[in-house]
Amino acid sequence: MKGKPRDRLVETALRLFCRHGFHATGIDTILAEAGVAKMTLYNHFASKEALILATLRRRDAEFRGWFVREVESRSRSPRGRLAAVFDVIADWCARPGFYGCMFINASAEFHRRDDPIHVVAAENKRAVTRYLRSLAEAAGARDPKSLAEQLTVLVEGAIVLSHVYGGTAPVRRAAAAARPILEAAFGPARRSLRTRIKTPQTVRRAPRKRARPAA
Amino acid sequence: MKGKPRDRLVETALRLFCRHGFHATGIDTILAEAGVAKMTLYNHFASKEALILATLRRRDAEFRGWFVREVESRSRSPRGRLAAVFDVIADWCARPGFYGCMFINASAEFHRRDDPIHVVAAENKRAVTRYLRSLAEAAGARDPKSLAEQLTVLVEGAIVLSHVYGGTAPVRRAAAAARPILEAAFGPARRSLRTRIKTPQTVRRAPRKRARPAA
DNA sequence: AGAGACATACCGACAGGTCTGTTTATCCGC
DNA sequence: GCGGATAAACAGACCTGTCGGTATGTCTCT
Repeated sequence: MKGKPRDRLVETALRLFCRHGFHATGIDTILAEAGVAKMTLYNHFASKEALILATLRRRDAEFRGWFVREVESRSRSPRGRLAAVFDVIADWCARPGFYGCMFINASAEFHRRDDPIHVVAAENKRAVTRYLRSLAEAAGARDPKSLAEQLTVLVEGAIVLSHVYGGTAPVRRAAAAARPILEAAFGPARRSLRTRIKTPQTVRRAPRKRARPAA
Repeated sequence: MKGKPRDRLVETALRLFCRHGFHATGIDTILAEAGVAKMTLYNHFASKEALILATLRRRDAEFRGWFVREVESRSRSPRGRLAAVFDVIADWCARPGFYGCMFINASAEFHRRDDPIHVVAAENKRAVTRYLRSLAEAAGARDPKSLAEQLTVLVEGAIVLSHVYGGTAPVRRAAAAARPILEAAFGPARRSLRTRIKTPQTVRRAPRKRARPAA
């Protein structure tokens, strides 16, 4: 086994929680798969909930880092980056092991709004919106806050429906829906990205070598 | 206890599943709360999963019936009804006991796409889209299918974010995002509903006497 | 020597599900 | 209208497996 036990735990838990859900994944399964003793887990984490929180935070950092990198590698202009958001989401949803957004799933399983797990999940969504807002501001949108929140609604809807149905059709619908919104926020697009063309092939572009979050 | 045991079971399960989730709700809890013997449950349902499926189907019928009734009570024109969709969603999300969409939560907890529970949840989403499409067709939209799917993305995103954050702000954002989409599909709105006004008060209108789904 | 990871046995609680036996309600021939 | 048959719902003990979490003791690295 490579790496420190704590890291192995979080990585294994991340994978299993994504694949099977939080309640459905028992501690013993995680321990066996990570090759870690039970007492080692409880030396690092107070409880299963603490482990869940740690994996969510890890996933948050990992996902957002990846997301921002992806978006910013596809366009240099803030305006273009806003449009590219849906391409990145489409690539994500098209992955073979795509089991939906871990944070949405977490807030679905722990859906009391004051549950610490729910709170962490919400923080991820807020952070994504903040990022979109910073893009909108850089792009000179008329109302960056409103634009970012509207795009967030589209993104979340696209993720949920992609998960429920499979495939990336909902993401393309979201991209199509975003177009008039972006145009209203900026005036007509000067040069919009491949979101313009709606054939499926354009969504999954040439393979790119990039680190990708686990699910 | 009133009603047949089977109905009591489904109703109680519906309530508890909505409130605490599927995995987190044990059958003993359901039995105790419904006042039903264990063997009675297993005479009616083969397993807990069968009970979950039954509650989902019940919820599907109940919710869609309510939704259509609400939408159609708010406007007589198909165009107006499409705009009213977000008002109905806002009212729903503003309920005190709102714990998100049961079907989204179900597909989050049982997220293998071939899981029977996931399949039933997906069917609900498809049915809602079909309804929106029928409205779009009746309203003479340019591309009813596309319009319905775009609106569905907005609706799902609004529901998820309302659940994650609490409050109906995301629904208002979704309604705002829908406006240019609807205008593009029909030409400028002739008379749009209260979605036009964005102050919070307008979303929660005067209390109305109507059957409402449990959560 | 001491810290940390190891393995394993163990704990009470509860999961979903089965079995037994009793009570209650419904229906039918009389 | 009534008595008995039949089916359904009842209560509750019981099963195996697993849950999250603890305790004990050994081994392996600095």
